[in-house]
Amino acid sequence: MSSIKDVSRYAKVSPSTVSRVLNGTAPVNSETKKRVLKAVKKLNYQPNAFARGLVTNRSGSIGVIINEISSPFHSAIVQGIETVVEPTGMHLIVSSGHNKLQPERNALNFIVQRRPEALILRLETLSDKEFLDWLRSEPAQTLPIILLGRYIPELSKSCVCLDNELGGYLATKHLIDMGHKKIAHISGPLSMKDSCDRLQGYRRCLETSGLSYDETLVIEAKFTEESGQQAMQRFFDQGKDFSAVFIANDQMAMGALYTLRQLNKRVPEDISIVGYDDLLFARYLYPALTTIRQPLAAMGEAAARLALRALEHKTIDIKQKFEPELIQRQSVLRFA
Amino acid sequence: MSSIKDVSRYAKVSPSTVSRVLNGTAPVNSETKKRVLKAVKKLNYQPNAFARGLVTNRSGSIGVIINEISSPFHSAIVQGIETVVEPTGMHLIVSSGHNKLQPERNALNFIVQRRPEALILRLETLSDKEFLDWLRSEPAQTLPIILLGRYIPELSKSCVCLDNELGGYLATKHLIDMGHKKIAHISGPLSMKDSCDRLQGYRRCLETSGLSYDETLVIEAKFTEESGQQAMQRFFDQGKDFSAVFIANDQMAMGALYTLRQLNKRVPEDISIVGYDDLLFARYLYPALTTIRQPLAAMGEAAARLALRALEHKTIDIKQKFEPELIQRQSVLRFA
DNA sequence: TTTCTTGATGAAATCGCTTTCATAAAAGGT
DNA sequence: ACCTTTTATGAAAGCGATTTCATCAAGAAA
Repeated sequence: MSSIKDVSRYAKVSPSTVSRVLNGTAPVNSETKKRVLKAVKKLNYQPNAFARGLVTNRSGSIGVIINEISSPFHSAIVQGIETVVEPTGMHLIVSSGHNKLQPERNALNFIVQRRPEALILRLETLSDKEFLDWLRSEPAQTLPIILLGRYIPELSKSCVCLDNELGGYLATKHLIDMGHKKIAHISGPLSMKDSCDRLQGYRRCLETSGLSYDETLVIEAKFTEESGQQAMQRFFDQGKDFSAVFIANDQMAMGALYTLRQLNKRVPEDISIVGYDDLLFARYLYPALTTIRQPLAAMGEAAARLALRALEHKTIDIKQKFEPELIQRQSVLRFA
Repeated sequence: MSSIKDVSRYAKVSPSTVSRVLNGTAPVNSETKKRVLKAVKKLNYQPNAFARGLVTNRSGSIGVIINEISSPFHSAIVQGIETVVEPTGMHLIVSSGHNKLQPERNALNFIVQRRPEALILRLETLSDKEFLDWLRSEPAQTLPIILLGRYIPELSKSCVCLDNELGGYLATKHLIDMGHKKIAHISGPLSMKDSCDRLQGYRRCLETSGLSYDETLVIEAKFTEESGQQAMQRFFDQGKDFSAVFIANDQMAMGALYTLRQLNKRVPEDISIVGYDDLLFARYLYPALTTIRQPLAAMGEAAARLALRALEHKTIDIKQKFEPELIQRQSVLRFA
């Protein structure tokens, strides 16, 4: 693969001049410039980003850590990030944490070695303490770091998040307002903060509404379609009695809907359902899913803007706190 | 951020020794080794991937170009690629072509500058000719390149694809076998080869079955949920008469299902539907979508394996031709 | 004792760029 | 005509790693 030296030889100039032409960092005689450009085209020269990054100390990349690119939840976030980062000519280097501690640590080291200019992290398993320790260490000190979906007081200026406890509360409140008294819950993995918060919101709402919290009406699942399917099945296997379920994400809700159909339970006539996230498919399900909306793309955009802002040392005000919002569709019916 | 020099100073050895410890490329006295490792930990040293890549000429990355990470179709592919690449310690650098010519070209240059060790490309808009020209030029000559979803005879050894014409045929055949005579089609953008092939398969099936091809029963849409919604609406606005529709991807089928529900048309009693792709959500729709399955993750895996194989100059035989398969669910009914 | 391995280490070159510094020619000012 | 800018360019240093080559001590072989 040709280097700047090849180009300079071909154009009969020095490498410095080639660099100047390509970067426009200094005036170059227009004849010379033409020769250089011709050589570049002729040799199909593509500058080596490594060499350039090494000397300029700018990698042109932003590191992103999420659990799994392939989940609709995370790809919505990444898409938001991408829409603001791409126009700047920078690129994303995304690594998957797989919701496991060691992979998450690895992803972090891995990304740091690529010398991103900023970091957008959606950490699930790393504890606040370990993360703060890491923050105090060398690499993190100089790097703008944005936290997605986690709030750490020490970093309040760089957290983008949404009140999941409130979201859980709103979901449950809606069901109670619609007359439901026996409300089950399918939660995500309780190792994840989001799950706990939503469960907590559910619980608080029950209790402040004078309904008792019944832990046998709560099943911990895994945020996947299949686990939602199984959880719902389990409720019926156990002969539980309930008229509504708050399900901690739309993917599980989709699975649960499927099980209910198998079981010949009508939604919302027999069972009302509220999901969480408002992923794209939610409105297309049957019945269209009533859910708590998280503006994932917007949150991704906010995180990216925050990161870019930090790079430019500017201080534009960017929304960091997002509110969960109830989206009413067809999966909830007033309980008679 | 600390460099190998800082570590070497701290451990009172030369940079060479630090490098040797970290890479295990030469025997190092165990006392010395301990000192170095302590320094590494103390300084939180992370080697600069740029510098390393520059000298070793190995970037540890594989370039991927797809249209849009956030689409469930593409993220299924990426996920397949990731599952085989990640365990090797390499990483993906994915860039979006956005299904537009210039962005696709840019993505290509952009990625080449990052010096990936192999390329996995799902090109939509770049013509065969332009692509082959590019292949003949410098950067491509030395780089293993895998083509996903496109077959170019000159590159037959590195194409992973699926016969979309056959897929279109199978979908239509199923509807005809079920007694349907008036079969509409919602296609993807006809600028995309996949769309053309599926349309072509649809057409061939009609004609070989003694049904005439009626172009007013074909609407070109955009492979998005919303465009599927609109296309279906248009059929009814135009008062078209048909008992079944073959829809060129599941996302549009999902949109179309929605429109049909709005219109109080029952699926499959009034209208039968066959989709394409068999994305995860297809089985969860109501009615569960009969569709043509593309094993996207497996194709991604195959592409990745092919790329890695090329890197190691090994010759394991890897499946490159995938077959479309009809998955029967609930969205098709025998036409009385 | 002398020579030959072997093991452990450091010095220095190198990868492909950018950037500073130096220099020479051309242009401008008096 | 002389000095000062300005413009255009090249030489060389340096980014942070790896790797080759050289060195040196210590133990083995003769």
